[in-house]
Amino acid sequence: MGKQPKSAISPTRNEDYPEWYQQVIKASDLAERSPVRGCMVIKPWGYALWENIMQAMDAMFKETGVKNAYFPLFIPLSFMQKEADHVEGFAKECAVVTHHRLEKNERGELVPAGPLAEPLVVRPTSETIIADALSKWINSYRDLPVLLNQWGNVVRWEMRTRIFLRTSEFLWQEGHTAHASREEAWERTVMMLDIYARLAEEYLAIPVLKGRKTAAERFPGAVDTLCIEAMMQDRKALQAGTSHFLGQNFARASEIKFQSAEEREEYVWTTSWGASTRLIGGVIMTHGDDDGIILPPRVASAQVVLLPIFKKEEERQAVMAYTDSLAKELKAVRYKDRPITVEVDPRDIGGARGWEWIKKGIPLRIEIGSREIKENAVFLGRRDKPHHERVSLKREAFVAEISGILDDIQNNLFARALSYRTENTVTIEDKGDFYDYFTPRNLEKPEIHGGFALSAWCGDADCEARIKEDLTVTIRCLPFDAKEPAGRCISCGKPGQHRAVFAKAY
RNA sequence: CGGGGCGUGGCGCAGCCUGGUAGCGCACCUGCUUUGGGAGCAGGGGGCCGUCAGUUCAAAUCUGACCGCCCCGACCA
Repeated sequence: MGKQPKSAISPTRNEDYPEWYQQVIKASDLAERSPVRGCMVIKPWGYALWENIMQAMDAMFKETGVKNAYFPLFIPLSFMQKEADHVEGFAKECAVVTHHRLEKNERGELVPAGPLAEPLVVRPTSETIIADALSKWINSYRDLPVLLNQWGNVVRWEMRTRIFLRTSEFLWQEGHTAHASREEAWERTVMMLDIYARLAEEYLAIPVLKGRKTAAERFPGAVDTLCIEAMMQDRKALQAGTSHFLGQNFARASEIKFQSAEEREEYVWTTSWGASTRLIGGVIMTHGDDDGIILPPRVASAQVVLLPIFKKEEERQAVMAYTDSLAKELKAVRYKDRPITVEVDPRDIGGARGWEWIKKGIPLRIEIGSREIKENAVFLGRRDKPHHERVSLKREAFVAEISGILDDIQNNLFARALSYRTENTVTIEDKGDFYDYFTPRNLEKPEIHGGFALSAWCGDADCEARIKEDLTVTIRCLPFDAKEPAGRCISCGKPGQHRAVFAKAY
């Protein structure tokens, strides 16, 4: 009593945001660090969230005609070398398998024996191996388009890792399509970006900006990279999904040719698009508060937890019966496109139980004791409201309204995130203001500062690079819906070509 | 790879300066009492103190090397 801190997570977001991120994940039971460098173990609570995200995305992909397939984890080194920019971009972060057998040495230690004839790269992405397959599958314009998606894991040996945001291995989906025309491929690139934006906004309650990457930020081997960018609560940007227009680059590299209706031999036009478990990091940093994470109802690992309370053994049976029947009743209700998921937690561990679920971010907590039985009611706590703000509802009313309550939370989370982004997005025309905006007052231990700056850019890569070097600020995207005219370049003062979103990024 | 911090039971830490073989809080287990809320009392289990080597009668404590982790930066979903 009284010795507990005011918030469940310490430090708070304002005290130390990176440390808060570590702590809030630990408390959430989503995942933990593994003994393998840079890799994470996704625990059941985290994996259920990922499954819901996958399910939502998968359904949207399939609606557009995409079919799932699976390609090998290993890519022959020679495949990686086919597209020059692609190798260049990924070479440094490739994990490579060079041996295939372990043997005991004289000291009894296991050592790799049997070197491979050709090293295998653990896929950092699958463009090259899929391109190789497409080159065999596609002969005629009648074979097009090919619309593929793969759910899997990839490995990128990053220098610095952060759980969910940048792990050496991560789970994702990568879509790969091939088309007969530039227009159709471009249309697909935009279509998939729209799906990511819908996923982020409608399911994850994360508002995103859609736009194009600059050449410096483009996917290696792409002609054009489109992205969605979200603002985290430390006002840094998180790239939450990308869709690439690959032109004919990979088609030329892997000889993906077809005969057109006009009887000409042509290269196909390809696209690729991906979103990863990084989205979970986005959910954590968009919605989490100083009491833990907050899961958006549409993708929450579970939506309601029932917490039976009984003082005496005599009450136990009645309370559990009421709880179980309510659980059954709730599971029969649908929220959006799936049945409501219910957890029952009968552990008799006092108030700690409620806090555990708050930290895990479950949208609704229902306490059930003899009082509820007597009044045929439920005692409801919402994760988007302060933990002490709980209300009693009639049982029938709750069951009838639960879908609406979940939707209300979903909408609240989105609205809250959107207003945070709006409050921290500014149009800046003056270079000095721009540098001030992105410079923390406390250089030793930077406070949360900056945000999204809408500023003009002349289009010169040098200006972009200078800003990155001076401030670690990058152009997150050239937004599709830029309202202001371009103005003068924030770096060199020459006439601007684009209105760009500048921010510090993950 | 550069800068900073740190490696002691599951988590957070003290002990290290002034060597003598391990302690606290939380968590965990048992019992009793409590109970609309992150309980109280009593008892209990769990650590050869990152690794290796050295100094010493004796090392968590001193010396050296190495390994790992976290934060900041470069690389990046």
